[in-house]
Amino acid sequence: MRLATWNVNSIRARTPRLTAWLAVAQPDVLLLQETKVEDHGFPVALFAEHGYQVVFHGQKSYNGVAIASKSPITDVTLGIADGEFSDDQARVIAGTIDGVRVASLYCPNGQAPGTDKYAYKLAWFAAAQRWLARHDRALPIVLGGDWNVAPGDLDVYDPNKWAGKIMCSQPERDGLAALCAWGLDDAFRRLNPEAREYSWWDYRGAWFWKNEGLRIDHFLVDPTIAARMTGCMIDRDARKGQDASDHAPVILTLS
DNA sequence: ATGTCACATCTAATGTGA
Repeated sequence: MRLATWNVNSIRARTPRLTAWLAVAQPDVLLLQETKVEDHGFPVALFAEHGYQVVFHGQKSYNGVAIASKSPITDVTLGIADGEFSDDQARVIAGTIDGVRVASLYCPNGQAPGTDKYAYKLAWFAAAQRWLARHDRALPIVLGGDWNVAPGDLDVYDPNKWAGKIMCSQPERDGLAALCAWGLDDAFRRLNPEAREYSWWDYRGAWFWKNEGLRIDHFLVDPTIAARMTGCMIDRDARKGQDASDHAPVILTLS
């Protein structure tokens, strides 16, 4: 089973690139973030033409997540709401595929420490922890998505410049670590302990040309899935050229 | 270099989010 996660930064703007990539990469499962389209406008045919069924959870202008799969998707759920967190933004969709619980997540960006958006990001992480705690461990689980957090300094092109900044601040890293404390591992880092690779490069300032990026897109896997991992790579080529997303896909291969 | 994209809106240049 090969799974990919990709923040496409608008599925409508990315249609030509996404179509070309799908034809070549052919993952069994594709998790999408920032689709930026309401459900009635989601391009179902694009996926059907490549042999995928697709489930999606979108809203106008911002956010939006989806899961495309060659195998059937069952037990689809939307969001991470509970009594403490209303979750009115379309950031999470989950489904079961071939006996594996799979979720596509788009964590809030958080703008900057000290802002309302930053507080929302930390509250979202707390809600995500409670949501995960409700998951039945008997069902293997993979969480893939744009977490908007670089877990460690190896995931940042200039750690000193970014110390304490958004996506690198300690409370955000603690939020991601607390989620993983349930029993999840960062697939890429587990398989590539020394690799300095990034998954996102800001459009501004030719970051990609200079390879100034952050690794913020992650697959988090439980022990059952971790035991099946044979590879995890970042498809940097998908970030090259015209009309690319600012994120590259991450691909996880399971035996 | 607050340098680029994508979306939305009183369809044209501006605000917003990233």
